[in-house]
Amino acid sequence: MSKKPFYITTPIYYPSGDPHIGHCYTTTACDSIARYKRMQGYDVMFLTGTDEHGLKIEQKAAAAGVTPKEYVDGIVEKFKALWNCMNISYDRYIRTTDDYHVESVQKIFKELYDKGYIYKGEYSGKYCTPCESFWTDSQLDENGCCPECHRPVALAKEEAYFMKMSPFADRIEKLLLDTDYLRPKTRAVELVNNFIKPGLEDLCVSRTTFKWGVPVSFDEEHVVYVWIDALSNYITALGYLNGAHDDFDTFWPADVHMVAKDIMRFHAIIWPAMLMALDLPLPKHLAVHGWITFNGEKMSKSLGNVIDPFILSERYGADAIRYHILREMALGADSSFSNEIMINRINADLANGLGNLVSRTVAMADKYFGGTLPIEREADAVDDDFKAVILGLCPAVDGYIDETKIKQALEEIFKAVDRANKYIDETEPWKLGKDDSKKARLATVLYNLLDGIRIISALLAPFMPTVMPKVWEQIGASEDDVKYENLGKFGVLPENVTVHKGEILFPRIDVEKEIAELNELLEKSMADAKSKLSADEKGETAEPIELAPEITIDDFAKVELRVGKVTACEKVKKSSKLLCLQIDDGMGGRQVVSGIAKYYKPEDLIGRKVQFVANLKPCTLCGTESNGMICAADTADGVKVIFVDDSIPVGSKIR
RNA sequence: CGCGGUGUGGAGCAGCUAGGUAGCUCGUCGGGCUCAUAACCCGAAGGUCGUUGGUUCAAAUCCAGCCGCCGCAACCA
Repeated sequence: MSKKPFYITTPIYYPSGDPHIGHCYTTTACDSIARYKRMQGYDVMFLTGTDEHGLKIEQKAAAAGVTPKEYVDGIVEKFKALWNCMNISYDRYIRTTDDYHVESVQKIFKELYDKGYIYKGEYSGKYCTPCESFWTDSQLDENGCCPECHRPVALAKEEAYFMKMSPFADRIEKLLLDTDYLRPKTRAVELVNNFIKPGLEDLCVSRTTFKWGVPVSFDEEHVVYVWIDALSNYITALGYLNGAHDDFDTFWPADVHMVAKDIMRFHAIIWPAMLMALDLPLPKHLAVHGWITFNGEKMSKSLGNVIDPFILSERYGADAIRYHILREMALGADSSFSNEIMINRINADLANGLGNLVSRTVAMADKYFGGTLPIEREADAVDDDFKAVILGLCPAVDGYIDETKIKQALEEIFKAVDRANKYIDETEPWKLGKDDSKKARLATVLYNLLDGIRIISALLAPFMPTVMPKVWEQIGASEDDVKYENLGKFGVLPENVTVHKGEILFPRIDVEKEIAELNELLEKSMADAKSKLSADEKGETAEPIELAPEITIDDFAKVELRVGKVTACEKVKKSSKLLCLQIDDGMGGRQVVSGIAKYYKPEDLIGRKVQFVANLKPCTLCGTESNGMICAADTADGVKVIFVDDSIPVGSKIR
């Protein structure tokens, strides 16, 4: 009988910078599930990789003075080193620059075109000329300028290919609402309300503004834009429309795609639409998790460098880091990575709980029996409950893993660890050890503990693959003893099992001392990051600032700037960024809307004089009419309104 | 009136779908034990379950309103 297949994927990460602890999150979870499924006897394919195309990579490479490929090659090595360090057992690593992937993507694009799902159209949007890139409104910075260079953008059009989305809207809605594709399902309604109900917009799937990507085979001016290139990695890696692999029929559809919440939308809507267009089966589950927060703050690049996973695993071991991440992570919710939480968790669960349990059990077997248990037994009623808890473990964990509930699985296992520690107190083996007539009872107690540890540690091995084999060594378990088929039964260890006292599995960490040291490291790398950043900034400011095209005095005269006084101001309802100002302009007053709610409270502005553009075409924002525009400056600290000296009368013209 | 989530002892959470003594982990305090990594076991203190009102014999749980926080969408003249 051939093994059942199981296919699990991480997203392919974008190598525009070094990997950080955030990347470990998804990958470690997938690794644990992959290992668990392998243990259960599945034929597992665990895929990870990198999404290496796009404008940003092109620019980063140019800035570093290397080719895009050279640039990503370097970072991919770091990703692989991290996975090595975290003991990640991926079966395949896909790079979107791999030849076979490029080949497949071109074929997929062509197929969708031939089927009529892709058509040529025109893309219009805000375009930044120096950066040669389009930005969506939401990508623009707080001043409506280019998020990269902060220069103004202009409305522009370019030829582009689009993919029709509307034919799939109904099926996607059903997929999200009526199946358990999306986990957790709480976000399904949000997706449907925000994107599907208002009507799915066609998707722009090609670009002509950059070159670093997969060329459209039948139109070399165009490069395949992210969606079809990146998302299709899940099938090209199996050999879909290419000859590099031959696993598509075995492993597709995927059992689990695991992603962080920021890319949920693409995997919940665009990816299913692509598969529907290709007439392929849909993946079974999309598991969405939250972000790692650090001391309460959202993960960011600079913070990511602070919690360098290489340093952490060096200090505490990869397994401890894996455990902390997995134990804190709940589907859909953010999880905290403060040093204190992590150290306390390692101490409480791993050092005091599991580590100490193994240590005391093995030490007693050693002390009372010289390491090898005698075969005489004497059971007692108190054993039954302990055994029942241990025997219930495997089915419970199986269930949680099938639901991608890793946190709950670990909680369940550690309940058993607690139960085992309590069992020691109930049976008081140290007293039995002093009474020669109780040797059989003592051996029974220790055997039960060792066999319980056997099951616990075997179930933990997928999550902590480095340390658990050391446990097996200590409790005298053979490879066969910890096989999956032996985890549902008690009494598998040999009756005369021999233990081997070994090193401490998880050393207890001195919290205060450790946090002090970590903070020191943190400050140091913060300082490094800062000096690096300011060096970058210096480099940038050394470049001449590119000015807008020259204009004449007549051009300037077209803009009528005047002084006004803010008489009233309130937040625009339905908007987080807009303030609505009433301005005394000396001409009867006017209403102006301004996107400065983030930086000013209404009372900061009332009574103050500002300059405004008086002859700007009126428009309506979030349902509120705006007649003009307040002048403000962009600074590193955000937007600063240009206030006017109070002695200047209202209505004065500025030139 | 854009959509959704959330508010439970000091901290982090479960319980809410199918109302009926409010639970878990960490922390605090007291006790026990000594095999063990100053670990383990037991016990205690500590909660108007955001707020107001409603349904009910009975509401953390159902309904309505309000307040706070978070996310998504929209918006940035």
